[in-house]
Amino acid sequence: MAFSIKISLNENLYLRDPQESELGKKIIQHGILLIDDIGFESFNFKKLAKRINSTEASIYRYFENKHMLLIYLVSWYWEWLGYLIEIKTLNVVNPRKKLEIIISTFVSASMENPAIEYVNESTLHQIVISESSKAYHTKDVDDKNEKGFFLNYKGMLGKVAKVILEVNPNFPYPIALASNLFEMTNNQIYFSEHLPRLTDIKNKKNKYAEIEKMLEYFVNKMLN
Amino acid sequence: MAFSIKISLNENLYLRDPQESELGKKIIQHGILLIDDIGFESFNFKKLAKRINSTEASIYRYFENKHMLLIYLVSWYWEWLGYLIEIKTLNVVNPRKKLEIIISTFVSASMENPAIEYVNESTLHQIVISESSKAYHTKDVDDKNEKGFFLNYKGMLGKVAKVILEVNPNFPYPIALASNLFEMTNNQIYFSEHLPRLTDIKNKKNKYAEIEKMLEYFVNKMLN
DNA sequence: TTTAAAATGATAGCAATACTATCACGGATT
DNA sequence: AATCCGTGATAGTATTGCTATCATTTTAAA
Repeated sequence: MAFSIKISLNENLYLRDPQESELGKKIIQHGILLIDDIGFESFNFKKLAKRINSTEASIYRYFENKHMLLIYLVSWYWEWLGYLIEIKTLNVVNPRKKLEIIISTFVSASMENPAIEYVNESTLHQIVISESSKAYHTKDVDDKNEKGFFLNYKGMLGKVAKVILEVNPNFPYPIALASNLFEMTNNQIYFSEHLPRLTDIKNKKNKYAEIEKMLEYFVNKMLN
Repeated sequence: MAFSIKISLNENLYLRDPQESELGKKIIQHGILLIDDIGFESFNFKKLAKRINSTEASIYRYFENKHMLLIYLVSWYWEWLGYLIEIKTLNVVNPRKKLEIIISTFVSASMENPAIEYVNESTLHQIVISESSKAYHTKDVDDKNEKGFFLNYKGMLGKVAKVILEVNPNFPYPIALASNLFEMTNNQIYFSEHLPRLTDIKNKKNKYAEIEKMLEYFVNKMLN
């Protein structure tokens, strides 16, 4: 059974809400698959249009350009993670346990959770790992930030920072630890896949479990 | 007085060695300034050519494309950092002190060190902060990695990992800590400048000192 | 059920980008 | 004096990143 939640995203992210139409959903669905397939640099709306039997012009009616689509997709992921963290920790009292859940969500949420039909979370996670830094490393960040494009990121990390403070109310850098935890997760996954000499995670097949273990080690050291 | 070292970089990074000619040095010098100025996305060889009163074709004789120039520049930075770490820790015996030096080098090397005339290290650091993730987040990482394009990164982090092990020989994730330390430094600088809600560093004017303090706090917690 | 409105498709076009090719020039090398 | 090398000048080409227009289909309202 699939969730029938609607992920709620800043409406400045799109020109027309893609969650409201068949074409929109196809853009999301195949946008994810195609970006993952050929990489964000070679991805463009013409290729996507061809893939979904539509036209470039139609896709431009939903998103200003491919960069906005990327921001939309990673925002979707951020929001979805925040939502998962919320429900998974809802009935947990022990804050350390909550933090374990968060780490495991960061590492492998995409593999164990029911999906919105048209979003392949696992592929989306791959995009977040490989491409999400491009969403905010751009000359007009400040502009985009003012328009609220990164609110989902901030919101999700805010929840994590709250739990960090529950574990240790005196910890002086809760947000930095939260953002670092998330970035580190994705970096270490990427490094272990592509640049193994930048990480200690060597075992390719147990990769995710090992990264989870490592992150727990880091966090526990930090918060003691 | 400027150093007269020559930063040694993998010769697959370029078509013609830019350190060997006036035009090459101009490409490096103004490449850095122009990328910083307009951002990597809008940067191109035509604009750079115009800026240095040369031609597109001439620049293409040095670098295959702008992406290769970016890899060259960040490799330059990585190598330069490694070199600085080396000489700054050479006569230091206490490994904790060494690690402090490394952190301070990560944060603010670019502000206190003599320069190779045609490289503005401070601007280059800004580029590393804003654009370096694009150097290795690309569909052909594995290819590029095989060609040795990221050896300077690995080499520099290797030195850091070694010091981490000197501080605590039982620490199980020295490379991950090293890479995370470097990435975190640049992320936190970027966040504090552009996305302040993703960090705890609020004080804009004392930013660098505060980030340094934070990183030391993190590392000390980690290695105890 | 008809009628209007909205969304999509089809096609065209245009300025900019990311190159590649060719040739001419000038300075250094032998 | 001949030649080689690096650079400049110019041109050209395929692709990208859009925008515009109009015809057609789908949807929703009257």
